[in-house]
Amino acid sequence: MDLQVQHRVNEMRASMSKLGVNVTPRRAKVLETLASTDCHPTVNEIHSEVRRLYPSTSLATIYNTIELLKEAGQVLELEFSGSANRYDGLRPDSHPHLICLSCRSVEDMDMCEIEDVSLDQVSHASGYQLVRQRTDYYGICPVCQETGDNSTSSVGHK
Amino acid sequence: MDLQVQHRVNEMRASMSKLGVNVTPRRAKVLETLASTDCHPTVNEIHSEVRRLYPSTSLATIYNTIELLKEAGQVLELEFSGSANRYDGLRPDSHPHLICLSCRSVEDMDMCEIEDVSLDQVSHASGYQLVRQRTDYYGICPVCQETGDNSTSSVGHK
DNA sequence: GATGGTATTAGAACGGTTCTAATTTGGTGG
DNA sequence: CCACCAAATTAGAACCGTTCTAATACCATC
Repeated sequence: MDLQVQHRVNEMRASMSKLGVNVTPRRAKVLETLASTDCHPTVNEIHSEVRRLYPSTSLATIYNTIELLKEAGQVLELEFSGSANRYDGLRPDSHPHLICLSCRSVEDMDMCEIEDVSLDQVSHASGYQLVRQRTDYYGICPVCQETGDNSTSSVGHK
Repeated sequence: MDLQVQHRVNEMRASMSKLGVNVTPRRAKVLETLASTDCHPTVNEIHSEVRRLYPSTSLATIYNTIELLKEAGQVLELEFSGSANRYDGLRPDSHPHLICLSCRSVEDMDMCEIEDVSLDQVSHASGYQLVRQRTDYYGICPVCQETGDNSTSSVGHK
């Protein structure tokens, strides 16, 4: 396993242990899967991956593990009403994403030249006690632009 | 009906007519409901409202009308995976929202002192052809702070 | 009054998520 | 080494919002 992945898995393990939950082999495999990709996998994708090692694993175990990870603040949940939620275990903090309306890919948006509005600013201006934010940009990714595959039949999205 | 509401309804009507769909009484009532509130109603809430006037109205009609409004670009759909989607018919353009984790209210965030990152900027920096963005701030609203009702049992949200 | 196209209805189907009850696993004390 | 208990896991049912489908109602036009 890649060193960086290893390191991130250890962070997640530690955080879960601190909560008093023990990290069973199946759960460990969930962590590893999340730490091994920046593709923001769905529960089904994680399930498939875990099944390669433990074929009897049920979906409930994945949901359960993710719930624990959320409680530990170690995974970012990206909810979608029209399709399965996606999970970011590499960067559990709020950060913006780019979403392709054609191929449905979800990518981190890391552009140093773009400064995000800070939670504190908005908290102060609105009176809300804010804990999290979510920003998504919807459009056609460079790959789909090339292939002319901007079949945005559903510009309305979903 | 309030003049502003009337005006907004007329805009929506015009936009639908331009698409070639006719605005039946039930559909008109959906438009009016959307134009009459800034509370971002759910399909069920719109359904209840329309039923007060046309008791036999089915859910499908609401979904159908909203689909047409989306095609006409006259409503903003706020998707939630854990609960029903909400709709903003007053301001169909992308704009940020404040979401209370306690009472689940959804409010427009209009703070002139806060400047949103522009789609063009991000398009240019990312290579995506962007058409829309979504920004939500999650926290506890002022009312729930007062009542101490910050029952964020689900800090993980959902 | 008949015809045809659109609108509408009720309910089935669907898909992702959550719940439930039964079973398995693994560690601890006897 | 075994009995016991708590936690983990499983399979499948239940749930809920949304979408689909087939039948019916409506309405303009002829």
